[in-house]
Amino acid sequence: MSPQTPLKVACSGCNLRELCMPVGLNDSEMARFDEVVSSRVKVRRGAALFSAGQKFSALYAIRTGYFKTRVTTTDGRDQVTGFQMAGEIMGLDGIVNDHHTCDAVALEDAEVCVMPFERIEELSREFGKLQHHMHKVMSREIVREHGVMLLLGSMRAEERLAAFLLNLVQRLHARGFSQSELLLRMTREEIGSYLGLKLETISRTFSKFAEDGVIEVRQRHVRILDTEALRALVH
Amino acid sequence: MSPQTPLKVACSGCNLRELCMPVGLNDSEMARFDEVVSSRVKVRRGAALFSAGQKFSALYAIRTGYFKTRVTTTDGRDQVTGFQMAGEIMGLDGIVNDHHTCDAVALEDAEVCVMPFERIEELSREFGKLQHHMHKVMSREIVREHGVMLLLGSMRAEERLAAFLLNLVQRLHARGFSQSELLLRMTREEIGSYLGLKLETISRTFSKFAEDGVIEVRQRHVRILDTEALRALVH
DNA sequence: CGACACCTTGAAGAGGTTCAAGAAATGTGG
DNA sequence: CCACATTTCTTGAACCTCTTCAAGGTGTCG
Repeated sequence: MSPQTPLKVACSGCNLRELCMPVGLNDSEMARFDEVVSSRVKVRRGAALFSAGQKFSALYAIRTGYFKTRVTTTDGRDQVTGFQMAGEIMGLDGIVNDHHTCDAVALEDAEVCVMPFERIEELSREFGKLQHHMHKVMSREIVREHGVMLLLGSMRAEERLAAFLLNLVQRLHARGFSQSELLLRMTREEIGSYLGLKLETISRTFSKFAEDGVIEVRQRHVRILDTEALRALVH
Repeated sequence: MSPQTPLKVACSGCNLRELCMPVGLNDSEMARFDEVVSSRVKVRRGAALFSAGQKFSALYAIRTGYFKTRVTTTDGRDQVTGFQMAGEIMGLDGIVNDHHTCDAVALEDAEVCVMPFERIEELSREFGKLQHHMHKVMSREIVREHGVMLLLGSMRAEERLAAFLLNLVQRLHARGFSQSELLLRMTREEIGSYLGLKLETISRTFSKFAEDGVIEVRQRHVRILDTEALRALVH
């Protein structure tokens, strides 16, 4: 973690508010929501925003940049549990034992909004919309992980990678980016870890998709040529 | 779902309260906590407490019996996402979209406490300990799923089954049962679905563990002879 | 007691891993 | 700005784990 000049900024003026905040707030509600963010912090590429074992104190909303979260076993094995992008929340793992159980590592220089959890709880007690929003955020994470379990438990390599790509473009599209073009922020190895495959398998599967004319790959630049073919692959 | 005679009972008198409720409540706090449970419902073996697509209205705490939760794809594939036992909470998946996204099926005749979610949210706003408890319950589920992802993403069959058995006995032990003896409530196929393996692999791996003198298996009755060997297998 | 669900075991096969080598990109220091 | 080191990616070949298919056994419940 590389804390920089804390900078107080309002959610109400943030262009990501549709992602972070509940919809349909009026101005006074918006103002109260602003209070949950105490500061912003910059994180350099490769640095950890938080790490397993660290004391939990806050949730983090990504303003810019991308992260991966990963869990690590005592014997050194690790598993990427997710890739997070602008507007997504990190740190929920830390609530239950007051310590984080995973690492959040920036895949590129990033900036996050710090939301002290005590303050979230305080405000949630007065402000039902924030309370329900928090519940939804956590529930969404649980449902997302169900999807990953399904992927890891029952899909084959091609299906996993197709599902992964579709999920990425869908989230990028929701943020105003192209539906067909994407720049991967993570290595083949990181994708492999997330999908329960080896980096060679990721590479080979990319090559196969390219041969089949489903995508175009140049390093980390991927263009989806045939979305329907990818969808068909998933089931 | 097979709703039976709703029966109002107090958490304060429940022998599972250490599992369901925050610890260290005084009597008046306990009394308020009681209010979250509206009724109890019996569920017959094989029946679903709730199913994917159903409107979400409540969380459920298991009083007796065992459940599995599973997600299903459009093309019929399904994945067991967890096995739940007494004192554990189900239904968190439904919060985010107001509809359930998985099924909860009783593995044997069961009884659950119904906790209407609106009431939980209301009481949470007045009662910080309940609020924090709910946050911990959700966070615990997220962390549990991280563990499953690690298992599915990076472990081999023997490691997965060893981890599964250790997790089961550990949870049973916390409920006062033996550390070494357990009665599986689920089929080999269900275990396989949970662990991302086929039922034949589960069967073979059980047989191998038995040959190696690590466990004793007679149908669904499993006795762990060498816990350390199982632990060693996991890493 | 018979039907049905569940479990075990074998043999063959497929999908993904491992090991290895080289190519392409990226970063670093002079 | 170029040479060099490092990281990342690709591809091939052999191997291994788990799956698939198949058959028979065991237990359970009406």
